Amino acid sequence: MARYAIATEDKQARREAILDAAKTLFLAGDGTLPSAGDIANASQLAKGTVYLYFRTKEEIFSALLAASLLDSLKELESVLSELKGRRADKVASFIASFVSIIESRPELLRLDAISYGVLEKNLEAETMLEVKREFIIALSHTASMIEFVMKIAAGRGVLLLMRTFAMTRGIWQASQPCDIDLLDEALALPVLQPVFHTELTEALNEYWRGALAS
Amino acid sequence: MARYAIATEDKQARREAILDAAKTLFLAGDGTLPSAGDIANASQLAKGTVYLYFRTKEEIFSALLAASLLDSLKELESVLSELKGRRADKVASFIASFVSIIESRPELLRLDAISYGVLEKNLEAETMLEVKREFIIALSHTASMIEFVMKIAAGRGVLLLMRTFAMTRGIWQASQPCDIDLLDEALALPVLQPVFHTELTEALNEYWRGALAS
Amino acid sequence: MARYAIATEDKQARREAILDAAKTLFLAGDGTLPSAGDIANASQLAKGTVYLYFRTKEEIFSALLAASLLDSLKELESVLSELKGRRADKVASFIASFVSIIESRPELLRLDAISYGVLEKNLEAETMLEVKREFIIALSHTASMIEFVMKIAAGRGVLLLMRTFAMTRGIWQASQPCDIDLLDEALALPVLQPVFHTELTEALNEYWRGALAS
Amino acid sequence: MARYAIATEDKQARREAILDAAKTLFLAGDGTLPSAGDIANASQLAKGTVYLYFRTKEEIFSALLAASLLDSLKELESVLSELKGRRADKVASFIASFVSIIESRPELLRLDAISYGVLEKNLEAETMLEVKREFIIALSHTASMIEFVMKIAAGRGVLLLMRTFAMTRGIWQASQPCDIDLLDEALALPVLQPVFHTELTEALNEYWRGALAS
DNA sequence: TATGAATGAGTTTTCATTCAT
DNA sequence: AATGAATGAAAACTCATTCAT
Repeated sequence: MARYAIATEDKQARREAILDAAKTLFLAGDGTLPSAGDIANASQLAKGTVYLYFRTKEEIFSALLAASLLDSLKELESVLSELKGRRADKVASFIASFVSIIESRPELLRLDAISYGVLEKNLEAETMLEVKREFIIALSHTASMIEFVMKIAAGRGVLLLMRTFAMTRGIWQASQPCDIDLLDEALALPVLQPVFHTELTEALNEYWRGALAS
Repeated sequence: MARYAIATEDKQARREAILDAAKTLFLAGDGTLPSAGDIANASQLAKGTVYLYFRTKEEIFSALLAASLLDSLKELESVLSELKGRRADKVASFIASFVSIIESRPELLRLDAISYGVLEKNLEAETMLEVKREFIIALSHTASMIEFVMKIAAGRGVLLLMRTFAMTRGIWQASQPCDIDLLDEALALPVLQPVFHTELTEALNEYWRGALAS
Repeated sequence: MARYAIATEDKQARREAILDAAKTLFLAGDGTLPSAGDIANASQLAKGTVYLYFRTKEEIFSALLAASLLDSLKELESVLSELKGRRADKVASFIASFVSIIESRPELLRLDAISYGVLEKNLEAETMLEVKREFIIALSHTASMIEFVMKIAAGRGVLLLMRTFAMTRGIWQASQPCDIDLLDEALALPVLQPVFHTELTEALNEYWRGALAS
Repeated sequence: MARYAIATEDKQARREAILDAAKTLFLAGDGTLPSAGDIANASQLAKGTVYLYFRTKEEIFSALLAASLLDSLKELESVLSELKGRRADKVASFIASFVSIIESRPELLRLDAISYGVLEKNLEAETMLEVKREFIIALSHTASMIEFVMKIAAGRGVLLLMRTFAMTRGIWQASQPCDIDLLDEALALPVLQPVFHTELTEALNEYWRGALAS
């Protein structure tokens, strides 16, 4: 890694190395963004080098979040393209896959949860815009597929998808365990510490049922 | 306000003064918790005095969040007790009121959005537990009313309420405008910067319709 | 303790209570002076009350140190008055008693060790002088007894006593264990972590032998 | 000094600069450790830079103390190697030199006096151990020379040296003038404010005479 | 390009002491 | 005399970012 990265592909590889290190560190950590120094160490690069590839620390994680989001959408599309059967079955299938996809990317919701208030600060306006733009395009594309596959009116797909993400975000935050296990009997109500997988699946099924009811 | 807060009521008043200052500062700010020093200044108190009433800065905002939440629930109950007509009407009415209540407390969702990752750290375990416990009790109470008023099976109320909050959280975050107004035509798609009020109302209606469909 | 102390003896008792609390706290602690608040709590008094009896926190510990010192001297005199036999025996006996006396007052050397650099600051000039004056008088008295009992030239007693204290101070500090027990084989040399009692006894015996050699 | 200290020697120089500044400030001060900010200013460096060279403020002074101590021992050895004549003369000479050496390093005893209670706290266990280990080795070496030069039984040298230091420490503390010059006639007794040089010389002579008396 | 040395702003909390009651 | 509410100074250390090499 200490050699000069001159070819475009080498540069790309170095970027990836930084992103990987950042992701690993973030997931291993306590929800706080790891320090730039730690990321540099973990990437086997000098601190200054990191700043050759990203303008700010937040940009790293913003990129990570964007990548996760786009990957999820891509995977979702691949799922969508395989759906068969009646609409109700497709929807159930879709939701099940959606939940799996989300769960297979733990960094996604953890980053999303702090994106307001942490990531959004210290982020160049341009960068954020760029990310949003990319996301919109990808989202629209997936939404179109949903409309097509589920036979939904044009324009509804994007709403359904956004609200699906919204519910996901909200339920994820509610599912986070306290650091402490002093949960006494009152807290034993599983309601307040729901199991993410189950809870999200149910909630999304309810939501889609309502959204598709004419 | 008495120069020296000796009577219990004076102490309470001073506590409120701090909370008020904190809320004002937070709402005026950029989503970051205002510094303890600023809160002290705004409350016309010395820095040390603030720490006589709250053990840490986070405790202040935790208290603020809890109060907002509990007040919302109380207001919600008052709404519930007035609902008349067929269930569908009651639901629509309830949702409309819910959205209004939420919007009338701007600090609620802003604090909630950073509660994971900022408030939860630096908060005594006990304090957090106490807050959660109170919240659970209040939530259960409101949930019971919902079950009663909407004629919903026992145990479903709390789920509906939790998911309602989840959707709210998620949509709020999606509705936050970027700091910048560089929104170009691509972002003009209102989808990604939805108007909170409208978007939430629709989403909740869809959700409740699905949830109540047998 | 909450009642008013009007009689002089009551005041004295309250003073003692504070001193006791301070001593207990100091000995239980980590070598730092306990906070004024803790002392007040431990004495069952309000913080303000403590300051009715002592002008500064340091004054409390200064008084404690002075009392310990004076008591030690008094006890030493009582030992001196009992000494019998040849001078060499008297000296050995005296040293043995001295070491015991010192060891029976753990606060003495602990306070003495921080007296330079902690106690001396934040102490009214007058107070410090007063303490020193008292100490000089007591020391001179004891020194006279030493001269008389040991048949030492006038004026030598005070020097011997001062140097005895000096050696004691120095050896005590050398005998303090590190907080850590990571002492590896190199540190196993007991020389550097001598056992206070033994080491002091030996050192003082050597010193006195030399001092008394004509 | 190079703007950027990249060469090892430049780094060493910067370290020295910090130590020098710290020493100067400490000696000019009131016995308290100067603040990290002040040290940085005096070294013409930024606060953060100081922390690139030392992990904590205490580490700076610990290094200073260690250096002083080791230098003293080295100088002492050089003195020892020159001693000539009968043992009694060697001892007297040695003591005289010892006192001079100690006096030529005013920071040594001042730091030593606060080492218990200030330096020992806030100091990494490892660091402290390392310092102690180095000191032990140097001390043992000097002790061997003493044994050789003075023809003392093996193992006695280290004891004599330790006790010499102990006496030095103790007498130094007793020799410290009050901040105030309100010394009235009672305190005029030079006993309690002895002149360090004279007092230490006498005391050490007495001690060594006793220690070497068979 | 890569490095890593240098920078310095930024903030919570403690606690001795005072003084209104 | 007693209380305890109020004060506000004081300081170590981190870490994102820059820039000399």
